[in-house]
Amino acid sequence: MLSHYGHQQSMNMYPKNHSGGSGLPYGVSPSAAAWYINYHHQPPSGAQFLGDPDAPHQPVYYPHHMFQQSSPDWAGHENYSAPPQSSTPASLLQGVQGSGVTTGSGGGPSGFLSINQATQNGNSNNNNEHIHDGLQSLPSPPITVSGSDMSSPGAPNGSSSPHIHSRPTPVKSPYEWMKKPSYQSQPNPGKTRTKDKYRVVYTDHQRLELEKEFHYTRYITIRRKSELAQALSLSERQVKIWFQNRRAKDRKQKKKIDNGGTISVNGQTIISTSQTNINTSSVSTSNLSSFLDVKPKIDPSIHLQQLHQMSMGFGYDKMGLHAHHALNSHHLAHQLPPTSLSQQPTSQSTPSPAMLMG
DNA sequence: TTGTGTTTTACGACCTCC
DNA sequence: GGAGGTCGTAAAACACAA
Repeated sequence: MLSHYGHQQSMNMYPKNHSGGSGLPYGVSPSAAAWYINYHHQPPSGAQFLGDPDAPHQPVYYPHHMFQQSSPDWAGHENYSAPPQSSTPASLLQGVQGSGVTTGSGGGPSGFLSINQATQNGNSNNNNEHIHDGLQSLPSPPITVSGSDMSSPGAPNGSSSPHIHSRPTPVKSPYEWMKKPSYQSQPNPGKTRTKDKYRVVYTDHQRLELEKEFHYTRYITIRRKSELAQALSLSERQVKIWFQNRRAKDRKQKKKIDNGGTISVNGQTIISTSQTNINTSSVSTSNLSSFLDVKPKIDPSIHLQQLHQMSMGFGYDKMGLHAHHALNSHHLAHQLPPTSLSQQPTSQSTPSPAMLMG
């Protein structure tokens, strides 16, 4: 049987009702833009709005490069002692905090490294050492599923050094999920739907990067999918399905909100359908759900800037996850007037082929 | 510790589009 | 026909109250 995993995607895409006159390119996350403005108090410069050269009609907003560096206060809980060699964010970020890491090798696009570069350079930087922990042990070969005809490359496998980790001391923190050792660090990760393991649990790093990508755009381009898949050692299919599931989650949460649910942050109700000033139909649930999860894995108060810092904690953005966009992108500041920020794509919108062309 | 509810991967069915 | 879309669902992983 044909394995879905890892096979090349065709460039054949189809349009549906994409952003439809919102004025805001679909690929542009309004929330990201809004947060950007919150942080920078001015419209984004062209350098921060990057389009995909192969998708001229789908400017893509890539905020990964737009964040300022600051010391992440979410990292390194005192009560958490990550095991050595752990690839958990906390441990990574402890290193980051300690070393006062700076934005990727100089900050600009030139600072981006390809994965190969990043892994081959043997950079003594703490972060890169962590990168090696997380990524150099892969890509794992497709895992043939016993009793099934499917296979999956799965996530980075930890087979080279099975991490036996002690659970961190429970600390009530919105970032708990970032600190928990993931399944990936367990002896036998990477299998899907086997008798042994039904599914894998993505590493914190993988989830973080996927989440970040999702906050750029709910619909990933083919190219970005490929890049992400490679960078995260997932199959393109896994990335695709992750996005599908993520959108489903989004819709589900939007439904919740529309049904009169409320979203609270730090005990304060910030979104409620009873509030007339919140138009849930215009609030992209992608903006809300990821950061305002009912049961957030990422603290709702976290902004993209902090997400970025997290990833910097992983030393990941240095590795060229978004280098392509940094190097080959259009400026789209002119396409994103500040006034358009209030205009949101509908959560049901689906991308046009041009949008998804990678 | 255990029971229960929720979240996360992953899939199949079915759809539209090219 | 093959791509990715949604929708519904299975089951593992996880969270948490009792």
